[in-house]
Amino acid sequence: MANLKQLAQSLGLSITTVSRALDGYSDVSAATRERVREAAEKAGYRPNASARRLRKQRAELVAVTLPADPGHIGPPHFLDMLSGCAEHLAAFGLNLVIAPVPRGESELEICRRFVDGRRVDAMLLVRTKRRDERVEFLQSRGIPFVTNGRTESPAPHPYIDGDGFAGFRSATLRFHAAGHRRIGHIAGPQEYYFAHVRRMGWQAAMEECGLAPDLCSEGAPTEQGGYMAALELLRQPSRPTALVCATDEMAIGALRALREVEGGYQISIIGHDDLPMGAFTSPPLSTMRMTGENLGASFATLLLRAIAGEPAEQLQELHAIEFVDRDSHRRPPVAA
Amino acid sequence: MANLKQLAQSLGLSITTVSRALDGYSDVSAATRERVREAAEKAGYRPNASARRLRKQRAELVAVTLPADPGHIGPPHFLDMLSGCAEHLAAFGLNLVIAPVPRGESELEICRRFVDGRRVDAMLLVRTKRRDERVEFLQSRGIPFVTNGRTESPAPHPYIDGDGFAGFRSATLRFHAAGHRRIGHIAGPQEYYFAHVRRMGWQAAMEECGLAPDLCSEGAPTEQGGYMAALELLRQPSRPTALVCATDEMAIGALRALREVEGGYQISIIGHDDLPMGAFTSPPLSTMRMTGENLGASFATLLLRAIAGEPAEQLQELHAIEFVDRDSHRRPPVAA
DNA sequence: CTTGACTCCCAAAACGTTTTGGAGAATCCT
DNA sequence: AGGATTCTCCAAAACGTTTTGGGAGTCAAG
Repeated sequence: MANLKQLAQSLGLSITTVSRALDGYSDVSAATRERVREAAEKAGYRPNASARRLRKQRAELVAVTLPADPGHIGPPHFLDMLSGCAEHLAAFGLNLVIAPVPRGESELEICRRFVDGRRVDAMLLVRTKRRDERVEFLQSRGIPFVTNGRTESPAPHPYIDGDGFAGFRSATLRFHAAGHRRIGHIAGPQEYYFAHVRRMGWQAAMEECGLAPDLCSEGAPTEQGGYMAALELLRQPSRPTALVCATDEMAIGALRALREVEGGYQISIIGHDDLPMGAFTSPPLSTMRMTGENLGASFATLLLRAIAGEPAEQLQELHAIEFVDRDSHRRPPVAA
Repeated sequence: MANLKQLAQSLGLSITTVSRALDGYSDVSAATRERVREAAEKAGYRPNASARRLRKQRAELVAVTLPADPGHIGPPHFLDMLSGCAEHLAAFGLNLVIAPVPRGESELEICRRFVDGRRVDAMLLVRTKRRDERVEFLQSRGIPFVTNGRTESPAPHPYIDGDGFAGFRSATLRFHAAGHRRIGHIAGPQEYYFAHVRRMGWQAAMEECGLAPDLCSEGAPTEQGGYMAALELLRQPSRPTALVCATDEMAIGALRALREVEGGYQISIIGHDDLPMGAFTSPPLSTMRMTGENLGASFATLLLRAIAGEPAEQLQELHAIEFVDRDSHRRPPVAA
C-alpha cells in the first residue's frame, strides 16, 4: 500500500534511512532499525518491484520457453518440474514466467524479446535441437541460461540431460541378451538431440552385437507418429521381434499398431519417459526414465549458479537412465 | 542493447521525440518517424521493461498460483491451458508468471506478496474452495482476478467453471434410467467448491428419484483417496451397483478397489476430467468433461476484461459438462 | 585544543521510460 | 498585416527504489 516516501515522512526520517534500515545495513542504529521495521510491518509495506528492478538493473525474472509443437512437452511431470523450479527460484527472489511460442513466431524471436527487452535475468530452454538457434543466440548475448537436453553447440553451456545413449544402448543389449536378433528402433525427429542420441545408443548396441541397424523408422514424437513408424517396420519382409521406442507416447502408438497386425502381441516393446498411462496399457509398458529427484530444484540451482557467473563446464548434469520393468518387454524373441 | 538516450543522441533528436515516434504518436512527422523506426530496428532497440513498468505503473504481469497439495492440478490439460493463456496474454503485452506455494507458506501469503509488491496486474486462481481466503483478499485489495471454479463468496467475481451440479445430476439420472437403484458417490474434499457441487448434483438426482443419498464416501482427490473411499462403500451391507466419482483420478483408484473385491468388475463407474489414461484402464473409464475449447484463451480474455474494469457479473462463464462414453458405466444394474 | 575514528543520518543522483506543458516555426484565415 | 491554428519538436518531471558521497555530532586519543 505505502510508499517509501510516505513511510519515511510518517517516521520523520529520510527515504535513505528507511530503505537502509529495511535492508539491514549497519549504518542505521538498532533502535531506528527496529522502529522502521515495525512501522513497515504495520503499514504492510512492500517495495515496489518495478522500481527496484529498474534501479538494480535486474529483472528478478527467469523465462522458460514452452514449445508449441506437437509431441507435447517431453517429460511427463513437466508441470511438477516447473513448479519445483519456480519454488526454488522464488526462495532467491526470482520468479518464473512462462513464454509460450505464439503462432507464426519462432522460439528465437521469443528469446530476443525477453533478452533484449531486459525482461529476464536468465532463461530455461526445453527440447533442444542438435543445432539450436536459441542456444546460439543466448550465447552471443552472454545471458545466463540452462537447457533441458544437450546440443551440439561448439561452446559448452549449462544443461541437465538424461544419458539417452547409455539408456537405449543397454535396453537394446537387454533384448539381445534375451535372444532377440531383429531389434527395431522407432526414432523421433533427428533434429532433436534427445531423439538423435537415443538412436545412436540403439545403433551402437546393434553394432556391438554384430547386428545390422537397419530396422529403424522415424516419426513425429507423438502417438500417431509412433503408430505410423511401427506399421512401417511391421511391413518389412523380416519384421522385428522387439521394438525400442524413442518415447512412451510413440511406444503407445506402436502398441496400437501391434494390436492391428497379426501376431503383433508377440512383439516386445520398450519406451522412454515413464508416462503415468504406461502403467495402464495392455500389456503394461516397460520403459525408462531419467534418475534424480526434484529436477525442478536442480534446474533452479543451475540457473542461480549460472547467474552468479560460474563457468558452463561446471553446470552440466548428465543423469543415468533407469529401467522401469513392466511387462511389454517380455515377449518371446521369435516372431510368429 | 541500446538506450533511448543513446538512440536519440545518434539521431540528433530528443528522447521525447524518439519515444513518441516509436509509439506512433501523430505529433512527430512521418519522415522523422520513419527515420527513427529504421534506426531503432537497426540497433535492435527494445524498451527496457522495468523502466516502462515503473513509469506506467503497470507490472505487465499476471500470476497464476499453483496449488502444491496432493491431487495434482485438476484438469488434465492444465499445462496446455496455461500455455494457451500465456500466449493470448502475450498478444496484449502481458506475461504469465507461475507462483507455486513454497512449503510452509499459505496461498494467501503468495497473493499478498504479488499484489502488495505491485508485481502483477491481475491474478489467476485455480482450485477454489467454497470459502476462499485468496478470493476475499483480492476482493479487498480490488485487484482484478479470475478463478477457475466458483466460490461461495457473497460478492461476485469473475470465474470459469464447469456445471458440475448438472453433470453429476445427469450422470446419476443416467444410471437410474439404466435400472440402477443403489448409486454411490465417491466425493472429494467438501471444502473445495467443485467437490461440493458435484456431490450436490448426485444428491439432487437421488432425491428426485426417491432414493436415499446415503452411499457416499469422501476421500482425498487422489488415486489413493478414491481407492479408500471405494473400499468403504463396498463394505456396506447393501453395496452400490454404480459409482459416480468426483474425479478420474479417484475413479481410477476406485477401479483398483473394484478389482480387489469379489464381483467388483460388475459395478458401473464414471469419473470426471477425461484424463488421457482413462482410455487405457480396464474397463476404459467413462467420464465427463467441461465443454469449450481453448480454455486458456478464455481465461486470458476474462483477465484482460477484468483489468479493463468490466464488472464481475459480466465475467462469469459456466460451461456445460459433456459425457464421454467409454465402457465402465455399462455394467448390469444388479450386483452379484 | 586538535585530530581521527566512529556512529547515525541524509540530499541527491541514478536507473530508462512515458507524459506534461509548452516553444518555435510555418500555414491558414480574415 | 495580424491573429489563430497547425505542425514538429523538446526540456523537465515523474514513477519508487538503491546507492553514492558525504555531514553533523560524539568520543577517545594525541
